[in-house]
Order: sequence, then structure tokens, then C-alpha cells
Amino acid sequence: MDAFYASAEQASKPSLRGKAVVVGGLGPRGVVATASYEARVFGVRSAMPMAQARRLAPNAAYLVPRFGFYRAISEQVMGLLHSLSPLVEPLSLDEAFVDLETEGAAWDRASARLVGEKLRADIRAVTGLTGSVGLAASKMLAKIASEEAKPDGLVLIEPGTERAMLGPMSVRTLPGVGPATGDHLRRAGITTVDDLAEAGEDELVRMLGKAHGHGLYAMALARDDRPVVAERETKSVSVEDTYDVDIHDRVRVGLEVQRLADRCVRRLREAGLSGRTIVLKVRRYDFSTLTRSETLRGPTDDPGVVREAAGRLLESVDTTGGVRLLGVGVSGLADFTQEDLFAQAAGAAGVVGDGVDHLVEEERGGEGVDHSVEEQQVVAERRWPSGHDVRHAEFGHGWVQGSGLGRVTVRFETPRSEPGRVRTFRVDDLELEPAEPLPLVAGGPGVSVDGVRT
DNA sequence: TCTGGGGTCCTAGTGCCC
DNA sequence: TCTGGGGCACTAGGACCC
Repeated sequence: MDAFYASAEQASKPSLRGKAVVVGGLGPRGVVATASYEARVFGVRSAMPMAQARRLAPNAAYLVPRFGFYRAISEQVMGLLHSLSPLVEPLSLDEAFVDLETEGAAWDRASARLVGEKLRADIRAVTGLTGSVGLAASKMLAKIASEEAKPDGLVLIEPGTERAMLGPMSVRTLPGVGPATGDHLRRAGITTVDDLAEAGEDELVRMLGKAHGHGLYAMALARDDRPVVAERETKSVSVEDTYDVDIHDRVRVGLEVQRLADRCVRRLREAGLSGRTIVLKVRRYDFSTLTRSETLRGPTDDPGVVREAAGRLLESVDTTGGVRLLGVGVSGLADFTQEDLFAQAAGAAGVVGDGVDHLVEEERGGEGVDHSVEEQQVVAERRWPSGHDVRHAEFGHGWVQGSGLGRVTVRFETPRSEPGRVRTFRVDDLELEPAEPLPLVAGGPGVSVDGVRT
């Protein structure tokens, strides 16, 4: 999908079509998740700090991501892919490999092109969004082709032309070559795929290690026989939070770790999993990152056990100077099998989602009645996040354009209306309430944040 | 400029067992 | 009995991807 989150927001909000839209974290330490093509003109890119994006494109619309909404659209698209072949390997919400050969969906260049064009038309009809298709003989080449095809295109790499096409490209084009490997190679005078092939396998293994060296050399020769894998098992589950301001108070750090442990267990249970290895992640004030892990005798999904382990791990970490991020994860996963799980949950000192959350909230908000202007703004943004849908008793469906200082500004429009008007309300206006996103396509399936089609 | 969140995979060191 | 080495599990960190 092309600039997926931003395109979904533009489809949902007529007044943003053709405008610069940036989706990402809006806090002081937020980064850009996706920028619309209009925003990219100003130099805004994924993973860029939000503050920098705002300097580059001060007039863009800045929205927080709505993953439930994107997930629902993603499920529609994945459904279309599954109608082509049972072998669909999702890479993320907006990208997947499809093996068109196994079940005979395509057998040559012409049939593959037809399938690809029909898929693009179907995606457009079902979701109202554009997607790009890369067709090639391997996953690596299909991925490169789809990048070349963006936005809203289709690229087929003709068999036999792969090496000639790849040769002059930057090493950074190859999947798995990021900033660090790119720099490493550049220092050795290797900048293109041709340079990689000339360097030879032994040299690449010496420079980058066995797995990476062999893999890169094969890719440089356009060799990639990795199959499309339909079912991938989850290997770990984790949650993490970056704090707007570094936390110095050791007690508060401990409370946050417990809160994260609870959230992690909740996710683990939702997935029907348990795990043996508990991982604590700490990013300190200077951005250095530490992980500490502990492997238990058997898998658990008991919040008390995970909390305790995370707490023990925290004891071995020096947090003086402050921490900007904390995370808790569980790996070494097993299918959940313990029969007495629910008994354990009921008997645990604090059931998941209970107790600790409230404690932390009180710590934050219980310091008196004089809330600063910034605090009021934070509270308003929490209740009315930018970009989220709302419904007003009198004015109908709209979305939050911004909030703060006790006010929330709403633009009243729907995916199929003309660009709408803006009105401002008090944040505690009883006629205003959060709403589900509306379907993007007339007559198409509706979309709710739970991913249920309506 | 100042760096999110949720993942995967790889490497290297260490300790233990056979 | 001592030593070496392979294999494995565990731990920590780093790179990468979307």
C-alpha cells in the first residue's frame, strides 16, 4: 500500500486530500510513522523526529495513528490476496508476499501482469486506496520491484534481466542493508550491487559475518530461493514506552516496569501464549540501551510472575541520570497449555489490568487541583486525539482537528462528503462523543476499530 | 535533528555437559 | 585423571524492517 497510514487518513477525511499529512507520535519525542506524498515534497520522511517534520512542513496536518482502523483495511486487502493464492506472507499491515505459481494463479509474464493489475483495481474498489505491485521470480526482487512501482504502479522484472538491473543500484536497495551495513561497505569502497558481487563471497563474510555475508553475496547475484511462508509463529511479545520527560525517580521507574509487565501479559494472553524468558529493556538519558533477561523453569502468563521477574531484572540496572524508555517483553513462547491458568489469575496479587494502572495514574494526577496549561492540553489530547472520529448530537460525524486549553476543534465531514466546516467545543461538551471510523467506500464493508466488518 | 513501537535475526561470550 | 572440543542453552547487544 502506498503511504498507507497517511492515505487511509486522506481517504477518511476529504479536507486532507491533496494536502501534506503526517502520521506519528505527537509528543515531544514522537517520530513520523508515515508521511503523505505531498508531505514528502517538503523532505518529511518516515522515522524522522516529529519536531524536525514540523519545521519542514509547518502547515501539514499532524495526526496520531489509528491502528485499529488501518488493521481493518489491511484485513480487507489480505482477503483479496488470499483469493489469489493460499501462500500469502504478510510482512506488516500494508505489505505481503504472494506466491502466484503454486496454485496456478499465474504461469507466465502476461498472466502475472493481468493478476497484478486486477489486484490493484480490486484494492482500489474495496478500500478506496492505491496499492503497488512488484512481480518477479523471488521475494527479494518482488520487493525491489514494488518499491520501484510506488506510488500506484506495477513493475515486472523480466526473467534474465535481474543482474543487469540490480548491478548499478545502491547496496542500500537490498533488503537487510541499513545505515550501519551501508556505512561499513562504503568505507570498503563498496557502494553498488556490482561492487558487492566483485568483492566476492569470502570478503563479504570476513566483513559482515557468516550469515549476512553469504546472504548479501547471493542477493548481489540475484539469487534468492526463500519460499513464501504463509504461517509464521510469533517469537516474542513486548511493550515499551518512551516518556516525554526522563524519569529519575527510582520508585516511579519500578512502578512503570510493573505497569508494562501487566500490559505485556495482557497481550500475551490475548494471543493465547505463555513464555519462559522475561526481558527488561532500559534506554537511558543518553540513548544507550540495555537489556536484561531471565529464563524461568517453565512458560508463564502469570502477571505476578512476570512483574516479579521484571522487578528483579531492574535491580541490576543503574538508572541514575534518568531513563527515557522502559520496555518489558516475553520470548521463548509456548502455546498456552496450563489448565489452571484462570485459577492463577484470580489468585494473583493483582489481576492483569488492575491495581497498578490506577496507582500510577494517581501518582501522576494527584498533585493538587492547579493543573498547568500544559497539563490541561495533555488531558485534552488524551481524550480527543488528533485525527480520531467523533460524533456530535447536532452536527453529526467529524474528526478531531486539534485540542488544548479546554477546547477541542472538530471538522465535520465523512469519507464521502465534501470537505466540511470546523467548529470548536469545550472538551467536556456532553453532546460530543468518540465515534467509530466510517466505511471509505460506498456500499463497501464498514470498518470498525475492532476490525469487525459491519 | 535528536531519534517510536513492535517485531525478527544474527553474533559473540560464557558456562555446562558429555 | 586430566584435557580438549563439540554442542547446547542462556545472555547481551546490534542491525534491520515497517
